[in-house]
Amino acid sequence: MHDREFIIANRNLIEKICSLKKTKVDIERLYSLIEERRLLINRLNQLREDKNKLTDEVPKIKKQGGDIKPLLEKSKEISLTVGEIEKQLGNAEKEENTLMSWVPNILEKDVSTENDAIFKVIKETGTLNEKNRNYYDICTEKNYIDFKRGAKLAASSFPLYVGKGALLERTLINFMLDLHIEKHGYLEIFPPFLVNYNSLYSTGQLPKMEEDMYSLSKEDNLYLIPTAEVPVTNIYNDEILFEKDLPKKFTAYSACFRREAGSYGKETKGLKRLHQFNKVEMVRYSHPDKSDEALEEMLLEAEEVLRLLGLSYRVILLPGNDTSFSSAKTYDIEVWAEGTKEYMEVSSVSNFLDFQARRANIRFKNKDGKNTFIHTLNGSGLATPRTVIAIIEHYQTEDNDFEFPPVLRDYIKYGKEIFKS
RNA sequence: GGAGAGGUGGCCGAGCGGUCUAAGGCGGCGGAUUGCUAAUCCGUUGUAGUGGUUAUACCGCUACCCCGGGUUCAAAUCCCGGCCUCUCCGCCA
Repeated sequence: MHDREFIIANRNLIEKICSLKKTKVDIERLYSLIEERRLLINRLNQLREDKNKLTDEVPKIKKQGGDIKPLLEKSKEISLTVGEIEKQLGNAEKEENTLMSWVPNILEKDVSTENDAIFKVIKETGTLNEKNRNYYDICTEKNYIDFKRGAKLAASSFPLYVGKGALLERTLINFMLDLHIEKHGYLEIFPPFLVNYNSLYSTGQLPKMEEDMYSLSKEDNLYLIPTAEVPVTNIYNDEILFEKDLPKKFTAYSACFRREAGSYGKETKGLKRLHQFNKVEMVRYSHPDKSDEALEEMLLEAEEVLRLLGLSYRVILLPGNDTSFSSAKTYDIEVWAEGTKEYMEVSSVSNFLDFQARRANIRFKNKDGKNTFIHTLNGSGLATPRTVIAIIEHYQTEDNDFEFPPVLRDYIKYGKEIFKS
């Protein structure tokens, strides 16, 4: 969400960003509504002032024993007009809000605004080894992941992790959380996995991504979270912080639920695209002056997970046309999968500037005592499924099995042999 | 699920038809005092919109006491609906 003043003052920019991100917002209508609203408010303020003056006269005249009847009639008459204009204003504001809620965030200076731009490779590390076996064959043969029975229990793309597969998943989550908590100084959060409309609106998933959300029945009116970003970013929804409270750094594990509407047929086999998956997320509340450097820090923190796991990866900067609705700048981290022989996105690190904070109404008192919107950022650190793919393929063994990466071995509380059966 | 209590400014908390321009406290800010800190004293203190005007300064007006309706000339205050919190009971991992 943008400030109304900002929208008025930057019409070219707003039109540009809407067309770049292919957002269908009736800009013409939006600007005329903004003007209509202003005129209605002026009219309304004048009428209310008149009415208030009359109302103030009533007790005075009563005290003097005067006749208040004319006043009452006049006041009632104004009330009727006020009611009508309030209705008009309500309608105008409602429509204006709807249109505004569909305008995407602006982009940072170094993000390309060309219509046909593609990503820019920022960094490549490690070597792109290739191996014979891919994770899918290993996992299904050893029954580390039972895709068939997962589909029986729920639907396709709901994997059932079994034995060593389940342990790898759990171990990875613990390892990533501990890294962010102990080394990177994040506060651990275990959020609700269901959230209400407002939380999803605030982070920008709604109204745009409605069809990608799993939701409960109307009487519960809750949605399954597509990422821990949603509950965690909203922790201080509608609150005012002090400047000394910033930055705030949260990390959270959550299961993530996505309908992936419109992507049927694409990568439906295996772990690459799931309706339910696990992810450790980092979220920051930043001072507006510091969000740029916070983004770079978070990128390094997410990269560190892959470095410690001993995996090769690259970092790309997304072009504007591929940057999500709420984000002003996004880096993706892609891990190299040696058996599948391709790069796979395992993390997305974004700066939302004050776009989410405005929707969520999260502010802080700055040095001048003025309430100012914070900046929010988040980054996956990391999503497990594709990380698991890369681990299994990189650490595969001659006997069609895989070993745990060295950094995870301390996390294994049970003897290795328990997986042999 | 049943019964009861309650939702007021950054926070706590009083007010329960017109005098609310919301008491008091805490916190914040400014100042005095002061080796430093603490303590004390004095002053100050919300948000949004809209207009004067081009302006984050100043002034006016409007709205805002959980949200939405209603009663009334007039609502933080009365009535109805919703949401949320707390207490007790029931059920339950």
